[in-house]
Amino acid sequence: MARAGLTTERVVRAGAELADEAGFDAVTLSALARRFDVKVASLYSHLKNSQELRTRIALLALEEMADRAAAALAGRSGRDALAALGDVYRDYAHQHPGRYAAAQLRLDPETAAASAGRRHSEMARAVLRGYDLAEPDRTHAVRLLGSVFSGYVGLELGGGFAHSAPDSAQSWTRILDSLDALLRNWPATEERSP
Amino acid sequence: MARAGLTTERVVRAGAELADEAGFDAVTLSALARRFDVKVASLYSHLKNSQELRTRIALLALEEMADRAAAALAGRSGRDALAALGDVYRDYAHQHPGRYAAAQLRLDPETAAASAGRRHSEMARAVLRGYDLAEPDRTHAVRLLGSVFSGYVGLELGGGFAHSAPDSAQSWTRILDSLDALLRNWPATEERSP
DNA sequence: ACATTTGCCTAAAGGCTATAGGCAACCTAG
DNA sequence: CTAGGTTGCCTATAGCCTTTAGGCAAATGT
Repeated sequence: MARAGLTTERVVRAGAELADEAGFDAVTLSALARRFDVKVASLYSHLKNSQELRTRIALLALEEMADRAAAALAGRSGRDALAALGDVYRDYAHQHPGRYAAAQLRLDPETAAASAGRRHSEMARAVLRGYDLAEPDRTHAVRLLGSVFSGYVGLELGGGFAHSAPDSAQSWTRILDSLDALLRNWPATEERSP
Repeated sequence: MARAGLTTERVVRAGAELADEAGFDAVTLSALARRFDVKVASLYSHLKNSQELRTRIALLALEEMADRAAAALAGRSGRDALAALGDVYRDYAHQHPGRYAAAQLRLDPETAAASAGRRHSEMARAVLRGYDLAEPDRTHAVRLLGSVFSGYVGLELGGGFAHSAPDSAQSWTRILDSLDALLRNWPATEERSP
């Protein structure tokens, strides 16, 4: 009987494709076995269980996004860098919704530590080098950027802005503008409304 | 044989409790049937299918959050109102993580239209009455608030800020400060870095 | 060529969803 | 208070997904 030539790598990659085509929830070992025309049990030679498949897709997505982000940030600073980083996440989510959904999985601490997660926060910090922020505000700002990017993309993908004016792309641009303005003019502690 | 006294209402409420205790993914008709000491098939008299259960938990969460938000906004404006609204979402997510997760479900358009979703955007708009924003910037700002709130809470719940300084609560406060400052000083279109 | 490893198989069990059909508990009328 | 109808929960069944155990054959290397 001819062998299918499965490897963990190939299975994970097919899982990522399936996620983008049919949604992350449709990523099952059964569906993947059908795709490779193989019996389900065979996949267990390459993956511990279905959880490992999901986790590996998440790690793949995090790596891919980090690679894109690193490329996008090269040679940019200030608002350009900010927009480039935001666009990386937003574009990736539109192009690979299933992978992006995978990347939102909660990873256990050691897996997270070994993931590209660190690279992502390093890149947000790199963007902030173009602004004048000292610790701990720099960290607060990193968290703000992460929140806005993941929040906006999540709502947009969830259809939150779908059927109302103005266009989501316009809000995105304006929000990047406003974040740029905020970072250039970061409030000192205790500055509040009168 | 004594009857269990099931109703759609009670089943959904139990589902919400189960979600908070065991995670939204653990909300299955099987688990709920065990909780009521009833056979699974019996639940189908009260729910069309398991999707309806999940959707109803999401709608319940959206209502509860909207009710809390309405109460929190009464008599507040400016930064107070902004922080009150943000705290509603953040506190609710900490107190009811399963329900909050349910509220992130993508609802089909008609269900979404009948949900408390509209109330939420109305309340964000109400907060913005304390700031000087005209359309379309008001809508952009509503979307920004939604993004920051849902993004921050999502990352925090996902453990993103768990094991690093500074404390997540401090970042939250500073981020509310910075949003307040941004809204008070919303950039005119085309204002960008030199 | 033979022995070993490896890849994919069959078989089987357990869990969740879903549908169909039945009986008994409850409600309502007369 | 009992006859009838309705409703609530039941059993039975089937399909799909995950996971483990154990077996045969294809690939590998000596």
